[in-house]
Amino acid sequence: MDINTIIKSEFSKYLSLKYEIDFHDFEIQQTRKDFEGDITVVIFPLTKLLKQNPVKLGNELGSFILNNTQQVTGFNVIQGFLNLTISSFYYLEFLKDCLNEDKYGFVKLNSDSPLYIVEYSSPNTNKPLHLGHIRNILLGFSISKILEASGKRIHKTQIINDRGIHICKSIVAWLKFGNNETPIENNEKGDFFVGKYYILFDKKYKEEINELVKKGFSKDEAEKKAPIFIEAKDLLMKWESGDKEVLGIWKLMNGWVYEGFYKTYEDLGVNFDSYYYESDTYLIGKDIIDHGLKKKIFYKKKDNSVWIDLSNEGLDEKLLLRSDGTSVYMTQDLGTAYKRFKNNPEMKGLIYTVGNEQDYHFKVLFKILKKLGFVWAENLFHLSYGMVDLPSGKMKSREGTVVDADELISDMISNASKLSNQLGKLKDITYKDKIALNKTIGLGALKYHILKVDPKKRILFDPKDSIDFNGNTGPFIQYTYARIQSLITKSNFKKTEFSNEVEINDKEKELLKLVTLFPETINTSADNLNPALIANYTYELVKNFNSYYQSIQIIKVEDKLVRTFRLCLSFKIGLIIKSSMQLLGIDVPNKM
RNA sequence: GGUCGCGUAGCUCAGCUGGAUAGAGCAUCUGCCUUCUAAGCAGACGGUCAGAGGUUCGAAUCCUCUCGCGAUCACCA
Repeated sequence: MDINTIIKSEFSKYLSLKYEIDFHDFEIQQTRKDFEGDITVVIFPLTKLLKQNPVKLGNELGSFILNNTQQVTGFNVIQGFLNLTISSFYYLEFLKDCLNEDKYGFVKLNSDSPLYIVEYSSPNTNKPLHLGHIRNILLGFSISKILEASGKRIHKTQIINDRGIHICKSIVAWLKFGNNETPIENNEKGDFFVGKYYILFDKKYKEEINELVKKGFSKDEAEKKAPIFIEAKDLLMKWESGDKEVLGIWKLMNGWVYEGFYKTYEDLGVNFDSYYYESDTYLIGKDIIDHGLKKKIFYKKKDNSVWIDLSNEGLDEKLLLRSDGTSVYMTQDLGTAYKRFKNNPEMKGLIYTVGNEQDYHFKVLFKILKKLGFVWAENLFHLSYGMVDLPSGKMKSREGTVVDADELISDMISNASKLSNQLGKLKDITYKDKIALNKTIGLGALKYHILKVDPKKRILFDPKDSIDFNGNTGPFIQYTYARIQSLITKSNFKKTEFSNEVEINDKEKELLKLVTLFPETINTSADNLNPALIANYTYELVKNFNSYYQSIQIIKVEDKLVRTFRLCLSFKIGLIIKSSMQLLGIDVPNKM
């Protein structure tokens, strides 16, 4: 049993015997560094209930716990705070028990563990991925790992927006101006290749609009009348009607884009268990609309458009199907959710990693699914995150103001490489290991930089300021890990020689306390869908370890018991660093 | 205009389910490599927690209002 639980239950027992009250809601926190003690119980809430002086009550509870548990070895009361000193033995015992657990803090999964589906990335197939997608992908991948560690089976997926006018635009531009060139013969990455034509379309489109405006049309009219736009619309109609030729080109060009995406995913070190395509799910959405109409959850307006009225739930009326019977965003999302459930009947819930600009959309989607009566609709979550903005404002692919994902990744790697060389770190390493190490560090810096920020906050990214490698960064954590690995390989210590009969200092106790906090950190992080909590915890742990490392000796210390203890502690901290970085999707090197 | 989110040190961010004197990193300055990896450590400097009220033993944290920034309210996705 962990110490907080012990303290709570002892106090509850005491209060019910002495004062005949039923109280369990103790507030327990880490004692602040400026005070003596390890764990603090806040007494104030009790003073009101018992009408007692907080100091007197604190002393009373303090004496009681001191006399009745072996783990508590001292206490002091300041104002309404009862600070308890916990025996070093307790923490040493704790370390001993978890020393051999590789997966310390992770809940073991079995076939009864609830299955959740996590959706992330979900790109359009008309342009390469950019920094905004990177945030999405890193968050989705990381939260999948974190949820898994907290005891859920996870199925990672995405919805690819592979149909619609935006794709038709690239196709039209390629047909008109592409001269049948392909990314293969051009030696270009497929998503860039197609993105090029998307931008080209926009350029030509704007030119045509300008000409029409000169001829006296209003801007609105011109936008609808531009010939190239009409071509794209015609193409969409042909696509919807199943035109074989159009479908062929559509498949070909999407194929190029997917190859580009897969490469980027591979570089980022993320993966998916399945892929859903909007072109496969939007029709299912229409079936659901029919079903909802029959159940009178939705209604039809005179023009045949389908709506749901959520006005008595504080939301508006929402369109679900256009008057011409074609589907909208919501239609497709209903279909996708349903298809996922069909493919995974034991699905307990869904987590959508999507930007906060769609908060409203998901509120509505979740309400609709609940009204349709799906059991799993009780467990729908929107992992909503803030946009990544540039100093100039929002990123816009059509205007070329985006931070391209591939470019950023390769920049990070080459920065890591430059720095490694500067620091003279790569002397005794093979070329192959050098490449791998620079990738680990460069990506570590990038991923940590993004994941350490609370998801709901927006990130301002200035391409001029490169991402740091010092301070609260990925490489700092990786470096500490490498240090620990070096200790371990050099020392030849045996975990079996660990003894809990050893004197420990304040820094060691502090580190042990942090070790005990890892499991609950995983849980809060999972409950709040917030990987930043893992990042913060790890940073705290690593900072403390470095300070410790530089204040004492580990391998060289004379006393054998102390030496083994220090190595075991370092070893354990190394494991936790590795685990928590794994939860963030970040690799750790053995040397750097 | 309605709704939602954000506002903490020069900059980037922790802390937010109420707890003690608000914490880190970067930047600036001072020290520490003939001793286990200096991508490190020790320290200095830096604050009207946007502002005003309220709730209470106690508010950066909860409530109300104001200001600033952003998103959203489309037969776009």
